[in-house]
Amino acid sequence: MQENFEENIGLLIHDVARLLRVLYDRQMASIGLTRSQWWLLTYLRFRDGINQSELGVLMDIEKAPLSRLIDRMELKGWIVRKVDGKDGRIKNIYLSHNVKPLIESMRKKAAEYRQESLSILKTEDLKKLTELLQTLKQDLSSRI
Amino acid sequence: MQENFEENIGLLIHDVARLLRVLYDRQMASIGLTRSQWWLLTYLRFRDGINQSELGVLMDIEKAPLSRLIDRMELKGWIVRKVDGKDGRIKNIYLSHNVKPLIESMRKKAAEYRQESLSILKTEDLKKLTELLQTLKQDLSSRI
DNA sequence: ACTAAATAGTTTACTAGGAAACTAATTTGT
DNA sequence: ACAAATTAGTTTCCTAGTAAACTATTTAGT
Repeated sequence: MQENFEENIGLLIHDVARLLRVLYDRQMASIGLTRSQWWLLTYLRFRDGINQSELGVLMDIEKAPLSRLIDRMELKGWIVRKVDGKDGRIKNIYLSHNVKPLIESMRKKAAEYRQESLSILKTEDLKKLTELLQTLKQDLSSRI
Repeated sequence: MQENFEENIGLLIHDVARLLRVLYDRQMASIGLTRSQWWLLTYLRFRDGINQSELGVLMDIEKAPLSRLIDRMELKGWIVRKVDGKDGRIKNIYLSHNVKPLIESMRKKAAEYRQESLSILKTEDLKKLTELLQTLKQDLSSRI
């Protein structure tokens, strides 16, 4: 397993991302949410009434899976689609009032998650890591 | 979008991992492979004849999706399942001889990918990043 | 004003991951 | 030796991501 396996940073990032994701999923599962659901609710909390296209850009997922995600969440009664008054093609997405308590427990869980997942790193290391990842992200974004 | 959005390292890692993945997928797609296929072939290159359970641990995926991945790759004639001589429950996975040229182009593409994706970081930064991620990975692994 | 092009969203087909129920083979305990 | 427990792999059901074809609506060009 020489050559790339241990030192390849792509694999390493992939692994760390996966581990963080698993911890994350576990927190969210404890309040009955999947990651995508959590993710969408988090955005809606800041951008209630956003339309699907904009949401897709923000969440960086294609309109197809987003449409299905919204289907499922609308079925659960957490959000509603409303056709835009001005442009009949556009559907705006709103939080239902009954989802508010869920969002509160979600915020608490997210805080727990951050605490749990990153406690090993010293503040300065965390800062450095953030810095390096931001550099990498910017460069990669420009290539995509 | 305050609070977590810009500075949350979990999201940042998630983003970087995604961007690397997209670049990666693009390289692999150019020779007709998906990421999982590439991934599995890479492991088989080092561990020809490994059984499915061990492969699942190595690749860190569940046996169910692995079983289906192997189905698809067996259909393409790239790999073969052979029931173990000693234990009839076990199936060992072997590379087919006709997949060898594919593996060669795969290696070339992987090298291109590493070059392309990480060129922005200085050697010392790359080293530091690797170090930090390894720390994080170890700690996270112990919690999972 | 009316046709053509663009846009928003949905549906479908494919790859893929996780969980649980299942089958077949092997080990363990008595 | 034989029933019970364990293990390896498969199948099925769900969530989810990408790509492409499709519908409905709006905008742009003439």
